[in-house]
Amino acid sequence: MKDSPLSTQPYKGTRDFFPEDMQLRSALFNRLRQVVSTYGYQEYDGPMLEPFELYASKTSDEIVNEQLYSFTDRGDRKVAMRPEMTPTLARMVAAKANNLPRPIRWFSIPNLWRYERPQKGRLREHWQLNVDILGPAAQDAELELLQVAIDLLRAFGANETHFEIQINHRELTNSLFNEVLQLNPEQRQAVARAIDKRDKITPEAFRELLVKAACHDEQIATIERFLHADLNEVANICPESSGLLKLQTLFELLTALGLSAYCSFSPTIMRGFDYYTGTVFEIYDRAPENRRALFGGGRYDNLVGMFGGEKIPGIGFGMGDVTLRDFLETHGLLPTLPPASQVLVGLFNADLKIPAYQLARDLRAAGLRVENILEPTKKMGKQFEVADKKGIPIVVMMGPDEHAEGCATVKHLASGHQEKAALGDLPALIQQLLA
RNA sequence: GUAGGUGUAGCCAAGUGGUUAAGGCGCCAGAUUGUGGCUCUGGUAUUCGCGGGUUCGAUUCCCGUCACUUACCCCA
Repeated sequence: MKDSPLSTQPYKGTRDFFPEDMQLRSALFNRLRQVVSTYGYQEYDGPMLEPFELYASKTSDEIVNEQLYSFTDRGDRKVAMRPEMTPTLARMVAAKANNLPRPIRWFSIPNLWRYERPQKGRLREHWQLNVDILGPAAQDAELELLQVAIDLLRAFGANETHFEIQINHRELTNSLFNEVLQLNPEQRQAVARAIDKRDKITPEAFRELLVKAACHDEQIATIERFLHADLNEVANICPESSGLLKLQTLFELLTALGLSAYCSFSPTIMRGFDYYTGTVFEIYDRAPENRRALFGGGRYDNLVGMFGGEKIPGIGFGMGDVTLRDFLETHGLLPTLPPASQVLVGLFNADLKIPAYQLARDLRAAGLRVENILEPTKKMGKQFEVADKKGIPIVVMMGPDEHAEGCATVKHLASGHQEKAALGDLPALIQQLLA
C-alpha cells in the first residue's frame, strides 16, 4: 500500500460497500425486513446523533466512558453518535406514547458506532437489526420475539443444528445473588462478570475470580451448582424466584409451539446493559469455529419511563450485520445474488444507436432490467463478452437487417439458443427464456 | 491500552545482498470487422507500506514508524 497524503482506505473499523458488497448487504437486510414484516413490525429510524446524556446513565459505564464517539457542537451541546438503538427507540416511543396503539411492534436497521479496536466480528461502524415489542408485560412478548429471531435465521436456511438460543432471567440471577448468596453490590458485579466469561476461561481461573470477589466456599459451591442446573434443579436452589416462574412459563409456551429444540435455559447468560430487568437471551452459533454470540436481547421495563411519562415495558434484540454475515458464511448460507441486468442490448453501429436505445426503453417498460452498450466502436464479440462477464443472461442485437424488418435477435447465453423475433414479441420471448 | 502475525500490481502470490523483480487471477487490446464461454499473442510494479541505518550496492540485513489483522481487556 502506498502512503499518500490522501489514503483510499476507509476510516479504521469502517467499510466501503462497493456495488457487490452493497448488493449483498441489501439482500440480507431486505430478507430481514421481509421476515419481520410478517409479524406486523413496522420500520422506524432516528438520528445518528443523540444528546450525550441519553446514554450517560442507561447503557453501561464502559460504553459511555471509553467507546462512545462524542463531541461538543457549535452550540456547546454535548453530542454522541449512537452506539445502540434502544435509547433512541425508548425516546421516540415516550414522545408519542399516548398515540400509539399497543402493542408497539417496531424494527430498525441503524448503523451504530463504537470506538474500539476492531477485531473479528466487531468493527467501529456496523449495522444492526433491532426488533422491539412494547406494551405486554407477559411472557407472550418474549415468545413472539424469540419466534421472530428463529424465523430470521431460518429464512436464510439455518435450523436448530446451526444455532441455539440461550435464555436467562435477571430476576432469577437477582434471587441467586441477593436472597440465596446475599452478595453485596460489588460482589454482585464481580460475580456477574465472572459468570459471563466462564465459558472462555478454565474452571480454576473461574474459581479464582470468585475467590477474589470474596466469595466463601459455600457460596462458590452454590454458584457452581447453579451454573450446571436445569430449571428443575434451579427450583431447588432458588425456590422463591419470580424469574424462575417466568422462565418456566416461557419454556412451556415454546414447547407448545414446537420451538424447544431452538431454545435452552442457560444460567450463564448475563448481558452487559444495565437497563435489562427481565428475560435476557443470546443466540449462539453452534459451529465450533465460530462459537460466540450472534446477537442478543432482553426485557427492559423501565427505559421508556425515564422520559417522564408512562412506563411501558419492552423487550427487544439486536442482530449485527457483521456477525450475521460470519454466521451465514460459516454455514454456507449466504444468498446467491442475481445479476444487475437481465438483458444487454447490443449496439451494432453508430447509425443504429437510437433504435437500440429505444428498444431498451421498450423492454424496461415491459418490466425488464436492461442495460445498453454505449460504445459504437465496440466489436460484437466484445459486447457478448461483456454480457458473459457481468452474468447478464440475455443479449439482444439489432443489426441493419433486423432493423429493416422491425425485428431483433435474442440470444440466451447459457444455452446458446438464438432466435429472431418481432420487436413487439421480445418481452414475452425474453421472459420465457429467463424462466 | 497490552501481545502476536502480516505488508511485493486491482486481487492472490514466488523470490534474491548485485545488470531487465517469477507466476496465476482479473483488467485492456489483438488473432476473430454479425456473436461470448475454450485457445493463443501482447500490454498491465519509475518508491517491493513509509523513514532511517549498515553496505561499493538493500525489495532482501538492522532500527524506527505506519497500516492491516488476530487475540487480550471490555462487550452493545
